[in-house]
Amino acid sequence: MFASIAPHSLRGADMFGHLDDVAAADVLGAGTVRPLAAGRVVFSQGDPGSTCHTLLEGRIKIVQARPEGSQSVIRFIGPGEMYGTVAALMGKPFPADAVAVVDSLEIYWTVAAMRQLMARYPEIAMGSAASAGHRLFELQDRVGEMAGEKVEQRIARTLLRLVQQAGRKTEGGIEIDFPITRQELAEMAGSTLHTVSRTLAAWDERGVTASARRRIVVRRLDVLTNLAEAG
Amino acid sequence: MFASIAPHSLRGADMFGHLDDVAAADVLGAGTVRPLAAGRVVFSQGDPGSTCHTLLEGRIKIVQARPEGSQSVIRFIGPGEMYGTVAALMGKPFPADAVAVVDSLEIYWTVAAMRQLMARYPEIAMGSAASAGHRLFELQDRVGEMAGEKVEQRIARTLLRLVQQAGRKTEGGIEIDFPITRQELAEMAGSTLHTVSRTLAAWDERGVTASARRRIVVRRLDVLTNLAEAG
DNA sequence: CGATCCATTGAAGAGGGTCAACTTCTGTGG
DNA sequence: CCACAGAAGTTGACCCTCTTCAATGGATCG
Repeated sequence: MFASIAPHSLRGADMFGHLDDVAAADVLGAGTVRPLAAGRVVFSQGDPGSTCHTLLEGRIKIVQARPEGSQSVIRFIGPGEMYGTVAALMGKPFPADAVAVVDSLEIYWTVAAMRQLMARYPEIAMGSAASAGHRLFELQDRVGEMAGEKVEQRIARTLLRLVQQAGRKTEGGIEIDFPITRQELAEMAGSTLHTVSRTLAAWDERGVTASARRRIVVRRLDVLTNLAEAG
Repeated sequence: MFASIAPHSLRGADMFGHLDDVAAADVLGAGTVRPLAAGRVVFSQGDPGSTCHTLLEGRIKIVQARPEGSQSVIRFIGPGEMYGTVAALMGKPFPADAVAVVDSLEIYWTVAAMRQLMARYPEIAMGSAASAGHRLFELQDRVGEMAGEKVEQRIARTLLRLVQQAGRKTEGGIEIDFPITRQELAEMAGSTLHTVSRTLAAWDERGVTASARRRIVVRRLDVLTNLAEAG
């Protein structure tokens, strides 16, 4: 069952998309596929980075905890995306926790195995370098945004980013295709769940969004984009 | 004169440190060395990323402008560091401006030339990947910090980061070895020059720092570290 | 059908941004 | 060498946006 699901999902991944059948089977065989129940911690901040992961199905969040107790959600991982890989390849401890937000399926490799795969199939190395590059750009933007913008603007941007990464068209608008709490949105935008709650309530009022428990639909992407750009 | 300075500086760079003399000369010959007067814009946000740069001497700041006019300093570049390279290799426009903060000396290559060099000397590719990885981690930390911490804490962290990147031991403490304004510090920490001015004044009072016009000396690294960690 | 998780809403207070006026320093040109 | 312009920094007062604190109300699940 996994054997039939996994190769398919692997093909969806940027780094594995160009591999032929034989290569894909090779890559798959070198790793371990495993299901992750919602809430399951895949790895923890500070753990030695000794494994490289790719999500096949579901959704994972990468969360950084601060000493005082507050935490921030660095990013959400969707199917086909790698995580933990940069730390592992650099021989560094994982800089954040990885937690499954819904029941998920992942494949992981030891660093050693991943190195061999990268040597054998350079497109994997290329692909993961490119994805790291994209993340670098995205983070750079976020730093700039968090520095200068007001809360509503930051929440709008965060939501837009989620739409792009996990938006699913429905009647009525674009829905974030996994359950997300006000708290998590706040931890991404650098605010509090209270302010996020109030902000979403106001947007719902104006018809920009339609939010419910752990669920957000963007109804007016144009208005939201506006909110993100002009505070 | 440049010919004598540049190879030496190149050796200081992480990516070029392991090259032998012949290779270093090759790398050097493939690029162009040029001086940059203070204030000179090396490349601008939005320019097609068609060149890879390495700083040989001086200091460069990478600045991202927001549409409304505010801007944030993403990072400062010191001798031996590459910049513009990730964008160039990915064929993307530069995501920020690069501006010389003091008279500087750089070497740059066309992307094509850099690709050839990387193919010929894989350690250059390795080194630049490693440096991108470090930046990824640093930015991740910064996002987490900016999300949860108070202004004084963020300013302390920013200063600590500068100490690490550009600290020079002097009698009396560790000095940031290039001129930096309150404004720039504010643009890094995500605050205003007013608040930074007040904060530094308070720290000077307490003997934690000794600041003057465009000049900051950290006298009590331990206290500053404390301020950064416990708000 | 409790227990827990998630969300809402109100009220209060402060941190720090904004506005404004003034000072000091640097360097340039007459 | 002095004067002046511009850049950098200081400081006070105000006020607004968010966080913080607190209490309550619905969902969801075992």
